Amino acid sequence: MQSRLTIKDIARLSGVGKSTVSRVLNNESGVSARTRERVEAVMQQEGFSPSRSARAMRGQSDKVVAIIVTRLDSLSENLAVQTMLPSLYEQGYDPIMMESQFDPELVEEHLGMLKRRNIDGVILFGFTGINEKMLAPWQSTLVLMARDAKGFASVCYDDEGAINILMSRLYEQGHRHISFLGVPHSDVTTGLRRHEAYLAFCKQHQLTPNVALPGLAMKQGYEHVAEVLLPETTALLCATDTLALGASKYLQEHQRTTLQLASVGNTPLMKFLHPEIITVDPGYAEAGRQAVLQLIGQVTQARELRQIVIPSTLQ
Amino acid sequence: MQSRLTIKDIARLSGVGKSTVSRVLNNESGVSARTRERVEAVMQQEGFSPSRSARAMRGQSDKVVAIIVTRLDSLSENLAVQTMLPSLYEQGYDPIMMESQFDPELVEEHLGMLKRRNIDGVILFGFTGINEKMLAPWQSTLVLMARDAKGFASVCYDDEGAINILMSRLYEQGHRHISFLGVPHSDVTTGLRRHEAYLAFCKQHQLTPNVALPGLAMKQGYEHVAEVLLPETTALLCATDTLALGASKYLQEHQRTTLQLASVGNTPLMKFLHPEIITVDPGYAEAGRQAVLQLIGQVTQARELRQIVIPSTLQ
DNA sequence: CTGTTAGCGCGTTCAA
DNA sequence: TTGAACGCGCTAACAG
Repeated sequence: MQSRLTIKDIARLSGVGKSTVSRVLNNESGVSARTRERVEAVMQQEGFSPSRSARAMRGQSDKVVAIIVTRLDSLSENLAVQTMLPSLYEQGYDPIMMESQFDPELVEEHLGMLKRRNIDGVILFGFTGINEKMLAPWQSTLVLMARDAKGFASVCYDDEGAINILMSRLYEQGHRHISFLGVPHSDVTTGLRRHEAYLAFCKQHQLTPNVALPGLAMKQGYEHVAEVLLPETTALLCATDTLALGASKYLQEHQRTTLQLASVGNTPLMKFLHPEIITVDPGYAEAGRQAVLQLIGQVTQARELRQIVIPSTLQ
Repeated sequence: MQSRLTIKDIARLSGVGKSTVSRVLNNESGVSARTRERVEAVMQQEGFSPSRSARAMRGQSDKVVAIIVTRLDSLSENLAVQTMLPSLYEQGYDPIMMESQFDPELVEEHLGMLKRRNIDGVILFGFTGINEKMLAPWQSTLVLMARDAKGFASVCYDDEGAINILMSRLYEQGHRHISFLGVPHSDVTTGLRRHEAYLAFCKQHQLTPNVALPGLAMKQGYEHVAEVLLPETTALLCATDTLALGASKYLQEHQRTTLQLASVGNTPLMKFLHPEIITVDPGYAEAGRQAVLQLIGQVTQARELRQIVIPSTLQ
């Protein structure tokens, strides 16, 4: 295990001074083309890569960001994270992952660790209960996912658009009794906004709304879908994939398979288990990309804190 | 954004020298109780935490490990990772996550990055196609999950035990025509070992084996389960949860719901969607814990490269 | 037991 | 355009 080479070695090998090597490394101006080439050749040949810790100590950033998901097995968040990782690697950032488990205290704990470690930025998947006060120290280095908050950069899904697309589709198909299975209003985006969009559509098209808002869990979909199944109901709109999965199980068990289901969230599991369900893709992949772009922009060029909304697309 | 304090500041504030502070920090002996207390008090009060980058540069490790999963949405791997993360945090390690997508080249790429970053260790979820040669440089700092290889530390599931438990249970229930849905032998653990365990049980109990080995994907379970459904078949054993999910879908669609299913892998999704399926828990949670223990032991105390097998438990 | 000194690998002056 | 010197925060070797 020979210790790795340093810029000093590269300097010696290419017959220049350390600082010249440093300049080449950072693409700084003020180095003749010939010198630069020579140094770069040596670096290439020796497979040199500068010590991260040394650079970090020198006041630069250590190029580490944290991604705090609610749960590692969240289908939707996974899709977003899946595009975040490659984007981050490309830019030379190391992503460290944490799980909040929908627990604000855990988030606080994690943020504590992160502050002590002098991390560059955080991508946080929002959920009901996160306290904006505790996020305050991260205002300029945080991107909030699936939720927006004043003074914070965020990447949200187009809740209203997604619901409208689905409702329009169902309406076009002739459905006039469309029930809604959603999430309580304490969840502003998935809960309140999607519910309101549903209500608005109903009003506009003179449909009678029929709603239950049990929660986010599959089990809750399963247990509460019956409440919105009237005899005349011909279609059911679910606020999330997970909820739809739960509802589907109930419907299968109770032979209500003629009901047309629709849901927000276009996860592979859903596509496999229930291809007959109409879905919109809230743009998870694009959301992941945008979040990274935004975060890197913020921490490297003090870019403004944008609140990005990803458009939904019918599948 | 005031710059954080350093041991120098702490030294000044508590009226001692830098190295004394350093000693206190590292719990080194040779510091009087009084001095230690005083220094610790100041640290506490000032909320001091040492710079990771500086320590890392000073030759220690930077306390970063990588977890390379095959896919972020792997149900089973998630369960293991879920216990790894807290264990790692407890020990002060930062876990950075990567996805191999079952692609050996991606693993190689990732390992390249990790080597350049001077990472402490790697936990790699194995799969068919990983080349042991490319793992060679990591021999002492790698823990392989779900697969074993000569000269490497590993944490494996008890494939044979899991199958035996399930087969015994089915046999006890009176089933005498048990089919098997599994994975090709190119996958040594999930494929070969589980298949062989099934065959051995059949031989021992004079059952006629009936096998298909389509692969790991849900879709493959769905498409190939018909091949092992003979008229006399009363039970079906699946090598994995995912496969069982695919098979279930087919069985439901074809009204073969009297068939008793059993599978290795006790994931929440499975438990919810199909509680009627008999499962064994291969010990994913425990595997995660053991992997971290093993890895930390290896990198901090040069512990031997153990090949750990986690026992399965009937659910 | 404790303080002083000397680097670790790198970026950043400041002369040359 | 370049190199020498200095310091980042910390640990280690050496004095006291």
